This record gives sequence, C-alpha cells and structure tokens, in this order.
Amino acid sequence: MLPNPFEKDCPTRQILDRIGDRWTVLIILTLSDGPQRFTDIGKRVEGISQKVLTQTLQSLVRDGMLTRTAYAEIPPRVEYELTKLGRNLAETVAYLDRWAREHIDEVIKAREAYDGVSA
Amino acid sequence: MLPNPFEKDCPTRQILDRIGDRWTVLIILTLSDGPQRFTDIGKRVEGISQKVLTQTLQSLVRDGMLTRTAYAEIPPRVEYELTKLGRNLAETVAYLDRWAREHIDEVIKAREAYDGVSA
DNA sequence: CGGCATCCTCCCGGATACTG
DNA sequence: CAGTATCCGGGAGGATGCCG
Repeated sequence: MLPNPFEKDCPTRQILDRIGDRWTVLIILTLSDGPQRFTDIGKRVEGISQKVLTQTLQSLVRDGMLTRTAYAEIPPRVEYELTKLGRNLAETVAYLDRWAREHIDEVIKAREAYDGVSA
Repeated sequence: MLPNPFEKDCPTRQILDRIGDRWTVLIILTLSDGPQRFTDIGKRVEGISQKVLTQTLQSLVRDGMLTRTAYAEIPPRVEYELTKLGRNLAETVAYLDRWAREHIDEVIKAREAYDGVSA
C-alpha cells in the first residue's frame, strides 16, 4: 500500500498554494535577471494589473523571497531583488520554465489529437 | 534593456495556466509512484473532491500527460498512468516538491518575522 | 512612480444527488 | 467503482480613481 504523501498541510501543498497563482512564478523568473523596479516588472510580466503586482510582490517579500528597497528620490524609485531563498526557488522554477518551452508543442499536439477524435 | 519574456501566450504561461491550479501537480506527483486507479488517487491527494479529480484527470489525459485504461469488470476499474511526457513533467515538478520540503521552514520563519514586525 | 481603496465579475472548486 | 449533473459561495484578479 502506497503512503499518502499529500496531507492537507504538507510542505508541498503550502508552497504550491503560495506560488500556484497566475503570476508569482512569472515574477520570480523575471527577477532572475537581477533587481528591477516596480514598473519594469509590470512591463515584463505582460498583462498583470497594478493591484495584483503589488499584492504578489508584498507576499513574496513577506515569505522571504524578495527584498524591497525604496529610494528617497523624486520621483520615487522602488527596487525588488531576489533573496538567497528567492534565487534558490528561481532556479527550481526555471526547470519548469524550460520544460514548458521544450514541451509545449507536444502538449498542443496531444490536445489537438484528443479534440479531433471527440469532435 | 531587458527583454520581455512573458508575453500573454508564451509557453511558460500556457503551461503554468494549466498546472497552476490547486491539484494538478499533486496528482502528477502521486502518479509518479506508478499507475493507480481513480479512488486511490483520490485517497492519496487528501481533500480533493470527486468532481475536481475527474476534471483534472480528464484534462491531463487531453494534454497527453496521462493514459486512461478502463477494464470491463464488475465493479469497474479504471487506471491512470503517466505517459512519457507526463513522467518527464513529473521529474520537473519533483524538484519543486523537494524544494518545498527543504525550504518550508525558512518560508514560515520569514513570514513570522515579517508579521512580528508589522504587528 | 509606486502604491491604496473600492467595486465588480468570473470561474474554480466544494457539496450534494443521481447513474451505468 | 467511477463517473455525471446541478447548484452555489468565495476569492482571485481586472478596472478605475485617488494619494504622497
């Protein structure tokens, strides 16, 4: 009998609940290129709203993935940078990114084949 | 100027939109242990409802991640098994699983530290 | 520029009941 | 056992407007 590895509060679930939204992983991957400011992140992660960008960045700071540095200038400048923990996660999700780019074609083909049969 | 790697329809987004729900990754990880039947998957992925398990399995079959094999017996038996593509993805998300188990403590500590300051 | 605050919509996923 | 069908609430997240 196989064990039951995914109880309600196992680490995997907690992390997945945290990064398993539409944007968190994309932001982490974006910041792999180095520290960037609020607006630039928003531009690179195409389509994210200001509100959700704010929320996501805040919760990433809270979880120790990012640091937030505000410079007292006019106009204001705020930079976000991956922490060691964040860079560590970034490497891990980079595997997923790579997998996606390498295998998306297979997925699309499988989907078309499946839909073709039932259609 | 850094490029903009995450346009609306880039492969990464498509895959993340697909596996970035509460359950897909957990099911894939569960099936890494070998083919299993409907009810057993439901037991191991604690808390998933029957409806969502059905939906998730179907879309994974559609995307070429799983095969579904129904045996004409009484009572019925249906087994799900990772395809080559699915096993490939399973290896990748296994990194995430491992990361979660190794770093959840750091995340929780960071969170407590953060909440402690602002509270 | 980098946020909040507010309102509102959509749809994921839970609960329940029924079927081959 | 392995689904299907239906109803429903909550929360993610988009749109808009204001502020230091």
